[in-house]
Amino acid sequence: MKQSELFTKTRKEAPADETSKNAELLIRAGYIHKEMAGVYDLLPLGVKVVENIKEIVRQEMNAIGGQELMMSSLQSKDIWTTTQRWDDDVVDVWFKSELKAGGEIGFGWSHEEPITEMMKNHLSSYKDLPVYVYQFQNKFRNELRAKSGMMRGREFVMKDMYSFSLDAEQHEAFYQKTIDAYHRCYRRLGIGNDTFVTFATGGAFTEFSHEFQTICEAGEDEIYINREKGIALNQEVYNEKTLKDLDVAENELEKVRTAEVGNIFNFGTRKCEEMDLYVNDEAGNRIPVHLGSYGIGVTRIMGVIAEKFSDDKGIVWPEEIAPFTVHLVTFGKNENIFREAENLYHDLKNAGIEVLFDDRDIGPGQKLNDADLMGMPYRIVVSEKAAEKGGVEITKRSTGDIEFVDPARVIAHLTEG
RNA sequence: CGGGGUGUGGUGUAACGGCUAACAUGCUUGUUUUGGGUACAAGUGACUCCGGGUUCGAAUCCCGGCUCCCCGACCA
Repeated sequence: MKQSELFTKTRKEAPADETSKNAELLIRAGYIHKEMAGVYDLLPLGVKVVENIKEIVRQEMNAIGGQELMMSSLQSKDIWTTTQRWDDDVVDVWFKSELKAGGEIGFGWSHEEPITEMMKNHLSSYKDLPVYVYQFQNKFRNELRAKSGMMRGREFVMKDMYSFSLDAEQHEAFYQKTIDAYHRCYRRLGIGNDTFVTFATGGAFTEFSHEFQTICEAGEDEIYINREKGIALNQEVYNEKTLKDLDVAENELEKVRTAEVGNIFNFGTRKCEEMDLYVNDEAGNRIPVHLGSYGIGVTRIMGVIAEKFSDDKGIVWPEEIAPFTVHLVTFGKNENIFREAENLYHDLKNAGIEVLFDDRDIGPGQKLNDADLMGMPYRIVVSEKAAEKGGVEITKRSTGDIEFVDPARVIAHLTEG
């Protein structure tokens, strides 16, 4: 798109009420707007980033058999009462409201109960299993203290998947498959090397859980990792017994600060027993279904990436999630140069390359600074100076490497990687 | 929820209890400039978070509330 048509503006200074790097950068570059503590609007650029993250996750969930749906945000009190999870003493992040017609409702912070209830209408035989469903949805959590910009919010986008399996083996197989799929997601999101599966306690409602933790200074967790052995464990299970079980010594572990970017739970059959989701087996016996729950914090990942991949000039988006692959910049009064830039803009678009064309009538310094701040993977400058050096200038944002390329070869250059 | 801070044009900051709340930036207009937020000029823009109190006089002091940030707690 043309930058002159983008309504958002960049700013030199971050608002005084934001101290986290991720929110500062995302606000300055025009990706998000703060609505209130822990609640952010996604601006056009932000929507593109979130959609890119969602698309990667969507592809990987579909690849392991996930079916996408979308549950409501408003939830019924009755459903949560059956599992004792309506009470604020049990779940302390509820947002609740009252219906004018009478009765209470909740704003969804998770969907295990509603989706299990809904599945009662569709699952009745062992032949119906397994079923894997997922959604991208705004979750509401009444956090006592929102913090760190996009890292811990009160309203945020989450991918949540639920597995309904016939038995423990079937459940376990999918659970492992999901771990692999999650690894693929994080790799494509650009944080694969810094993301570790860690064994963690399951809390009061599950038997056990695994967390996906990404090394990030702004994170809230601390884990112990051994990169060579691929071992990672949460502080809460860091003890002699676990170390012995994993065959790793204390001095082989590195303590790192991390942000939780995913979490998966095994509910066993407990939830379905509580909620009365049973199917008939071959012999006609009613057996409870195994439930698993798998989350990825989509908007949190946006924050983690902005936080991790940035320098003193701005954001450095990984290629697969950048809102645009190319930031096309031109300056000077030379009309031929501008026309050449415009032609390249159309050529890139026609080649299916996402491009942001800075066609604004402002000075070069502002354009270059904006390009650095906004963080597209490639900046292409069309100018007289570049033309003298042999074409257009292509700068890779992540490395700063500069190449001068014949305008006719730009698309080939980009697609060759 | 405990503790600590904060609140002034869109944004970032300044102002002893005392002149018309100042400066920068942004935005508008004109000239200028075109490889790192160019320069000049003229404009624009604020119930100083809300409510009470003290005082001849409050952005400034006091009380209450709210907001946002940080530390801790919490995090299915």
